[in-house]
Amino acid sequence: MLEKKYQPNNVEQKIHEQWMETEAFKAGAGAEEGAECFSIVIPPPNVTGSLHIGHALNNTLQDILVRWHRMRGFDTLWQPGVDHAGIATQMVVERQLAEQNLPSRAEMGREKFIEKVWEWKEQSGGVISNQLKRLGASCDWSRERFTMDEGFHDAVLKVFVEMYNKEQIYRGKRLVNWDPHFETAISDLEVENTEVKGHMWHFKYPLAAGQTYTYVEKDEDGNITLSEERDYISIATTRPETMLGDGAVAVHPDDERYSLIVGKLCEIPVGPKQHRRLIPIITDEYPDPDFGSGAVKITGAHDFNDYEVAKRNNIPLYALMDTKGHMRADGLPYSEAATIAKNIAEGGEAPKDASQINLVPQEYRGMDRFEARKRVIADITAEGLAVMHDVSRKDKESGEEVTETIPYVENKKIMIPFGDRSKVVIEPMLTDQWYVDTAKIVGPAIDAVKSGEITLMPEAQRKVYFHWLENIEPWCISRQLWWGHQIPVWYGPAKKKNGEVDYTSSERKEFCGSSFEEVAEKAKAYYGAIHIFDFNPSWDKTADGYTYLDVFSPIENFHRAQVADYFAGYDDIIVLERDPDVLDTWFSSGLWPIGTLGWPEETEEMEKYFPTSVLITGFDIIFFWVARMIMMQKSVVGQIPFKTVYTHALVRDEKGKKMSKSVGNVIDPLVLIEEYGADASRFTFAAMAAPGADLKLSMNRVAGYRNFVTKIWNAARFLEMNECARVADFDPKITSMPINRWILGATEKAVADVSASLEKFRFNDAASSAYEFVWGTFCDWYIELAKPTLMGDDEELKTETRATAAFVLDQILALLHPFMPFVTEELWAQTAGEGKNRQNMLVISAWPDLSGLIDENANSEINWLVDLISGIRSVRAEMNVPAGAKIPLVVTGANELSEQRIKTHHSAILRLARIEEVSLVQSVPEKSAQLVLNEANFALPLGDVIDIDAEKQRLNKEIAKMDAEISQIEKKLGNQQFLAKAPVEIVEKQKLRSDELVDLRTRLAGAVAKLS
RNA sequence: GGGCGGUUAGCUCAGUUGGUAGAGCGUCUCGUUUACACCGAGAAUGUCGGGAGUUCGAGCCUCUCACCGCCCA
Repeated sequence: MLEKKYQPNNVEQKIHEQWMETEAFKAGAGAEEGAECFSIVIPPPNVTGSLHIGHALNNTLQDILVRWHRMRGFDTLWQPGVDHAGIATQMVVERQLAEQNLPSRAEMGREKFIEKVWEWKEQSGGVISNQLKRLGASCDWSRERFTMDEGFHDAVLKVFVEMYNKEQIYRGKRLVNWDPHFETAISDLEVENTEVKGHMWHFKYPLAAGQTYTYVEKDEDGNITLSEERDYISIATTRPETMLGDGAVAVHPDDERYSLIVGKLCEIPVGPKQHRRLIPIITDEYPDPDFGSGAVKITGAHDFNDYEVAKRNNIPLYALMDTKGHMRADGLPYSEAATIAKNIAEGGEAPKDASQINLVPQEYRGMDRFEARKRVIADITAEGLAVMHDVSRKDKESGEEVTETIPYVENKKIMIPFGDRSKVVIEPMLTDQWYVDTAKIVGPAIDAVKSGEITLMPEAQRKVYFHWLENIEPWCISRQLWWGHQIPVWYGPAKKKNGEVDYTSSERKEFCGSSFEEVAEKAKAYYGAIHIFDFNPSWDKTADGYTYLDVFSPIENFHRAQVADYFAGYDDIIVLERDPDVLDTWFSSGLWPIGTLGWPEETEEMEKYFPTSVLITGFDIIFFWVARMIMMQKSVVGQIPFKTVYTHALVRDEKGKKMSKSVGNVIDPLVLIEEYGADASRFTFAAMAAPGADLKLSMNRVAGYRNFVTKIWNAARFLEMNECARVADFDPKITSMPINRWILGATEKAVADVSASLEKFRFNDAASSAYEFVWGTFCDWYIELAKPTLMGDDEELKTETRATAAFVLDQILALLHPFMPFVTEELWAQTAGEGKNRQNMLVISAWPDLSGLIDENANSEINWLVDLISGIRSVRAEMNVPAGAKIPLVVTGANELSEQRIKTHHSAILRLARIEEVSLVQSVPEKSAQLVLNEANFALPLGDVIDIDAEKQRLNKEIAKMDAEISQIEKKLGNQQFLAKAPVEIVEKQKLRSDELVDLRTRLAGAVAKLS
C-alpha cells in the first residue's frame, strides 16, 4: 500500500543508489540493438564550484533530453566532468594555505603548490558532481573527466603543438585585462563591468613653446558663444595617473575648435618641469566632439580604445605599471627616458618596443596607481594647470554669498572593470601573451552554422554568434598562474647571423613540443649542441653538485651571458627554459567534446558519440565557449563538436533581479530540492524554460509543481485502492467503454504532444502538455468518470476500466519520467507487484509507443459529457443551489444520440453533477434553470427555490455574450471583401459558427421567455 | 553610441505559416462526495505599451514613438 503522502527526501537517495547499482546511466544502457546514438557533453562546472540555480536549470534540461532518448532506445551517453578553473582553484588553495598558516604559494614553490592543489582536488573537488546527482542528473558517472586528467592534459598539449605548428598560435604583445591582485591576464568573462561613482578631471595641456590660438565655440546655428585666446588644450580624464603615459592628444577631424592646432605639440602638465614631455595633437574619428572638451588624451598602453587609436596613428605605447598595479620603478631614470620620448614625439624613430621605456617620473615610481592618481591631481592643481570654475555658496558664518574659483571636477558615474574573483580594478596592460590567431580558424566555424550543419537555438543566437565571430579578436590563452596546463614552449638563446649562439640578444628562440624530450631533439638540431638542459627553477643541485639557485632569476635574463658564464668550461650545452605560464581554462574546455571522449586515441566512444548530438548551455557563453569549441574542434579534428546548440537564459529571482550574493536573493537549488523535492524543482525549470526568455523563479511556482507530484502520487494511490492492476496482455485497442477509449486516445495524444515539443526543445510546452493531461484530464475527469464503474457491480466493465487505468498510469509514469525521475521511478517500483512484472527500472524502460487509439466518437461523446456536467455545475453554482443538494435533471429535445449518451453515462451524471434523477420529457417544466447543449435542452426544476430574476439575468448575460460574437461574425460575413478574399474554409467555418450561435441564442431566448 | 530582446489578466508568463485571446499563482463564492485541503466545484478579470500602415481580417507582419532589460563600446 502506498504511503498516504509522498516524501521526496525519503525516496530520492534510495532511488539514486538503485540507478547506480543497476548501471542505468552507463553509456548505452537500455539501448536497442544497433540503435542510433545520442550524446551530450556536460558544460563542465568549475571544480571549485557548487551547484547554483543556473546549473540546476542547465542540467535539468540536459537530463530531460538524455532520459527521454534513453527511454526511446537510443544508445545514449551523457558525459560528465569538471574543469580545473585555473584562477579560482589557485585562489581557493592559497586561501586555505593562509588559513592553515602553511607556507605561501611563493614560499613553497611551483611543484609543491601544485601538489597541494591536487590534494585539495581529491578532497573537495567532487562536491558539484554529488550535487548534480541529487538533482537526478543521469550522467555516466563512471566516465567522469577532469580537464587536468592525464589523458586530457596530453590532448590539450597536443592541440597546442599542432596549432602552433600551423601558425594558429603565436606569442605577441597586446593589451589584455590584467588582474593586479592575481598578477595574471584574465578573460573578458572574468571581468565585471560595474558602474560606480567616479570623477572627471579637467586639465590644461599647454601648447609647446607658449604658442596660442583662438578658441571659438559656436551654438547650433553657428553663432559664436565663446571666443578666447588660449595657450592650452583642455583635456578631461577619469584616470589622471595614466597621463604619464600619454602618447598624443586626439581630436575629431571635423572639430573646428582645434583645427588650428592639429599637428602641433602640447605638453603633459605633470612631471619635472625641465623634462616636460611633448606629445602631438592628432586627429582621429574616435573622440566625440560633444563629449567633454572634445579632446582626448591617448594612453595606448592603458586603455582599450586608446590602444586602437594609437595603433592607427602610430603613437608609441608607454607602459606605466608593474604587475601589481604599481607605478614602474625599473629602467632608465626618468630624465633619460623622457629625452627618448621627446625625440620620438618630435619625429625621431621609435624603438621597436616603446613599452620598455619607463616614463614614470622619479617621484611617482613605486607608488600604488591610486596613490599616484591623487599625487598627479595635486601636482597639476598646484601648478595651476587644472581647469577652474566658479562656484557660489553661502558662507556659514557670515551667511553671505561667496564665490570661489575651484578646480573643475565632474562627479559622474563611470564604468569600472573589476576582477570577478579578486574584486580589484582591472588594468588594461600591455604584456607578452600567447594568442590563438582566431582569424585563421574562424571561417569553418562561421560556415558550420551558416550551412545549417550546426543549428543554434533559439534562432536569435545566430546573430549574436555571427556578429562576434565576424569581428573576432585574437584570443589570449596564457595566464600567469601555476595551476593549469603549462604552455609547452621552451625558450633558448637565438643565433647570430653567422650561426653562433647569441647570449646577449633579447631575441629568444622558441621550441614547441608536447614534452621536453621532443623539444630537446629540436633544440639539438638547431644548436648542434649535445646537451640540452631543461631549466627548472626549483633545482637546487645538479647531478654534478652545482647550486643553481638564484642564478637565472627573471626569465628575461636567463639566457644571457650569466648562463654562458655558468657553464663555462662545458662545451655544447644549451639550457632551455619552459614558459612558466599556463593556458586559459577555456582553452582546455574548448576541447571538452573530443577530450572527454578520449581523443587523440581512436576510442570507441569517439567513433560512436562524436560529433555529439546536442549542447545545452547558458546563452551568456555562446562565444566564450560555444564558438571556441566549434572553432577548435573544426581546426583539430575537422568536425563539428555538436549538431544542435540549445541556449537557455538566466534564472532570476521572483522580481526579475539577477541573483547575487551581495543582494541576498540567491536561491540555492539544494534548499529547493530539500524543501520541495528534486522532481518539483526540475519540473519548475522545465515549465519555465521558454526559449529565449529569462526565468523568474518564484517559490509559489515550485510549490505548485510539488503539489503536482503529490497529485500523481494520490492518483496512483487511488488506483491501487481500487485494484487497478496492470494486465499482462492488455490490448488498449480493444476496449469498449467510451471513457476508456477516450482516455487511451488522450494518452496517445499527450505522448505525441510531449514528444513533439521535446523534439523542438520546447521544454515548457512539453511540461505543460504533460501537466494538463495528467491533472486536467486523467485526474480531474477520467478518474472521476471511472468511479461509478469502479464502485459499480458490472464486473466486466470494472475489469476493463481497472486494466485501462493501470495501463494509462504506466504511460503517465513513463511520460513524466524525464521531468520527474524520482517519483515516477518510485511509483513504478511500488506498482510492480500488481499484474505483470516489471522487466526493468523505469529509467531504461520504453517511452510510450501508442498509435491508433484516438477514437473521434469516444472523444465527442466524452466532450459532450464533460460539457454537460460542467454546464450543470455552473448553473448550480450561479443559482446558489446548495452543493450538497441533489436535484432532478429534465431533458427536452434530445435526439437519439443524446438519449443514448445520457443512458450510458447516467451514473456519472448523477454523481458528478449531483443529480437525483434524469428524465426525458416533452416540455420544459416551470421554474427551471436551463442550459442548452447541442440540440437538447437541460432543465433543472428548482421549484420555488429558484430566483427567477437571477436566472433571467444569468441567461441574458449569456445571450449578450452570444450577440456580441454573432454581430462580429455577421459583420465579417456581410463584408464582400471577406467573402471574396478569405479562404473558403475560413468563410465556411464562420458560417457554421454563426448558425450554431444563432440556434443557441434562440433557444436561450426561449428559456428566458419560459420564465416570465 | 552600436546591436539584440521585451512590453498580453492583480503577479509570473505561454500564445510556432495572420482567422473565436490562454495557463499557473493570487482573488472571490461554495464544498469533507471511495485518492488527494499540497484537494474539489464555480466565478470575476484583458482597448494584447501608444500611434500609424499593410490586409477581407493584426497580439502575431511593416514603420514609428515611449518605457524596460541584456550584450558590446
